Order: sequence, then structure tokens, then C-alpha cells
Amino acid sequence: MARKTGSHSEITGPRIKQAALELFARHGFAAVTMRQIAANVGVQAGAIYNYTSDKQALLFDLLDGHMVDLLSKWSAELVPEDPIAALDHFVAFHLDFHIKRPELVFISYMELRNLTDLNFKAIVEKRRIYEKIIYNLILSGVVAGDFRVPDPKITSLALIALLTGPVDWFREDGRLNSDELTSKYCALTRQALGVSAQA
Amino acid sequence: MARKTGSHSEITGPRIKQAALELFARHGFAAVTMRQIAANVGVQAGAIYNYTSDKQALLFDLLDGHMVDLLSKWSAELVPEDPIAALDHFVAFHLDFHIKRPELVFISYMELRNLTDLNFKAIVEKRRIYEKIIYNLILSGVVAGDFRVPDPKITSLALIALLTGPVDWFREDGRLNSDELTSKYCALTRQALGVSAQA
DNA sequence: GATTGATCTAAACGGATGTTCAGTTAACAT
DNA sequence: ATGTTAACTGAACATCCGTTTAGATCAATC
Repeated sequence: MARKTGSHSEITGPRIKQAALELFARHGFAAVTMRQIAANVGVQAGAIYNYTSDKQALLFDLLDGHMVDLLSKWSAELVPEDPIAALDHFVAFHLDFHIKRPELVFISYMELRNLTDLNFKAIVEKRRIYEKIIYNLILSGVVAGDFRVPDPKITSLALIALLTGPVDWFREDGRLNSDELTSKYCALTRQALGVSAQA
Repeated sequence: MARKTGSHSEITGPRIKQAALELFARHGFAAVTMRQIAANVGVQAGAIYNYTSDKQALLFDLLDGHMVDLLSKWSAELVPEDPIAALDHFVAFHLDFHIKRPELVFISYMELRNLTDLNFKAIVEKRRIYEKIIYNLILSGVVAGDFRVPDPKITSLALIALLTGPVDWFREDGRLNSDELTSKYCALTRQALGVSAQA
């Protein structure tokens, strides 16, 4: 047996990526076998190598694609100049982007160590760029006198931890919908950054 | 060859645990082999089975011991009745406990999925107890009128994410020492929970 | 100084791993 | 109808996995 009916190359490729994503997220990169991924797609293990050079590339492409997606989507945003409005905008953007991709967020945090040195550096560099974005955002609010924070650098790291937390527990069909989540976290971050209440 | 000079049972046991902890944290449970752990201790793989029933037990004992340690240490704390002072106390306790055990915190988050069903439930139950502690702490502050939070349940989850974040980046020899970290996070959490500034 | 038991080694076990590859099939071009 | 090729199978590969086990070594005991 070989190819069934119809050409499958344009459907099998994405399906392998999707299966790898789900399995890596659920069981971890090291615990997932190529045979499991293949079985999930309905194909033999060898067929995967028509679409990826090896298991490592499968992981890297997922993580790198995630970061490229994040940075390019933020670049396309029209960010208000007012620091407080910009903060709200960022909170909404970050929450929305991350909540929609819980598996990618999860493996991007978990599986960094399973990247080879070169691949690792490539991802960390893109992450550093994103951290710089939020650092500058906080800094401009401090300079403008809108935010009251003791240490912008620490605050920027704390803010990322705070805003990424919901990925662990938020469910679209849970007690809150995403709009309610966003408005609650906008209020929470405003408060955390010392925005005066009447603003 | 077998035993060198002197009895080693009381030294080899802890060393296996320590090696397993370090390797699990660095490479992940599934990626670490019994032979690697053994080599780290300076022993053959088979010798490990004098101290643990299998690889799974090695992981579970680490995670369970961590939670038992956390809960018993908090029980031993003398917590002020005043909600704001209690919050400060909790922040200091949580930060101190967690930044002293970065590897255990890391694998407690990462390797939950590698536990068997029964072991998993045992850990999650202990974690739930800890989450309840901070939830009640926030609730009492809200009832007393000291905290101003829109949703105590969400705030308690956000607070844990916020306070556990430093584990990822805090270094004892970094820009901040642990006292500075604690005071900055006390201020940050007070602000986040809406404690009025003059308090 | 022989016996015992704790501690460990070295080798082996069946099975699983990532990856390769010769061969097969189905779709398409001519 | 024939040839070509993309897409896949099925089997093989060397190696590694967690775990077991028989036997070696040493400290302690009598």
C-alpha cells in the first residue's frame, strides 16, 4: 500500500505539525515518539521525514513560528501614544494572543531546553525583543508620570508572568469569557503599575 | 568490584535524589536516563534500585516531599491577623520558600504530567490546599475592607503566578538581594490588591 | 576467622527509539 | 498506453531504554 486517493502533501504536512504540537504539549517533547505522531496523522513513521528533516526541526519550527507570529502581529497593531491606553492595548493583545494558543505557549516555555544550542539562541533572541517592547512601554509611562513603579525592569518581567498566568487556567467556556478576562486584567495591571484610580 | 571502603547507604540515597532533581530540572524527566543519574552519583544504574522502586517513584518522592515541606513550613508560621500584615507575611514566605528551591518549583510545574494517575492526584490535592490558603487570605482582606479586588478567586490565581515568576529569573548574586526582592514584591502586591497607599 | 548481610558491579533482558531506504502505489504528463 | 514522480509503506538498522539478576566485595558480628 502507498498513497490512497488524491494528493495529500498539502494536507499531511500541516497535520503532522498539529499532531506534534498536541502531543508535545500533552506529554513533552522527549516523551513523544515519531511513531505516535505518525499514528495520530494516520501514516507510518517514515512518512514524516518527507516533511521535516528530523524531530528537532519539528520542535524548532513550532517554537520559531510562534515567536514570528507574535512579533509580526504586534508590529501590525496600532498602539495608542498615551501610555495608559497603550498599556490597556498591550494587555488585551497579549491575553488574546496567548489564550488562543495555550499549547504553543506551554511548549515555548517547557521545551526550550530540548532545543540545540543554535536553535535555542534563535528563540531566546526573539523573546528578548518582545520583553523589550513591554519594558519600553512601561518606561514611557513612568517618564510621562502615568505609572508609579519602583523598578521598571522587574515590573516588566512581573507583568509578563502576570499576563501569561491565565493561559494555565482560562477556558473559553469557563466562568469568564475573554472580554471579561481582559477587562479584569486591564484593571489589575493598571492597579499594579500604580495608575491613579480616576484615570 | 563492589562496595569501596565504608558504608555508603546513608550517603548514596540522598545523592541519588539530588542528582535526579538536578537532571530532571535541566533536561526533563523523560529525557533523563537511570544511567545518567547513576553516573552523576558515581555508581552503576542497578544500584539505584536499592533506594527507589522505580523511576516514577524517584519523581513522585521529589514532588511530594516538596509539597509536604511547603505546607508544613507554612503551618509553622505565625501569621498576623491583620490582612495587610498577613499579606506581607505571605508574600515574604512564598518568595523565600520558592526562590530557595528553583529546581523543585520548576519540576513541580513541568513534570506533573509524567506522574501516574494516583500520584498525580496526590500532588494536585496538596496544591489545592495551598491555593485555598491564599484565597482565604485575600477573602479576609476583602471582607475587612482592606483589599479592593474585583474577583478574589482570579486574584488568588494571579497572585500565585505573580509571586512564582521570580523563580525564573532571580539570582542570589544578581542585581537584587532577596530582601530587596521581597520588599519590592510586597509593594507590588499591595498595589495589585488595591491596598490604599497610606496604609 | 568464618558467617552474614548490606552494597554494589557487570551483564543481560525484551522492547522501544530515531532514522534510513528499497520498494509500491496512485496521480499526472505525454 | 506509457513513463515519471510524489507520497507512502514496511522492514530494517544500530542504539538505547528501564529493570532484573547473579555474583563480587567489604563491614560488622560472633
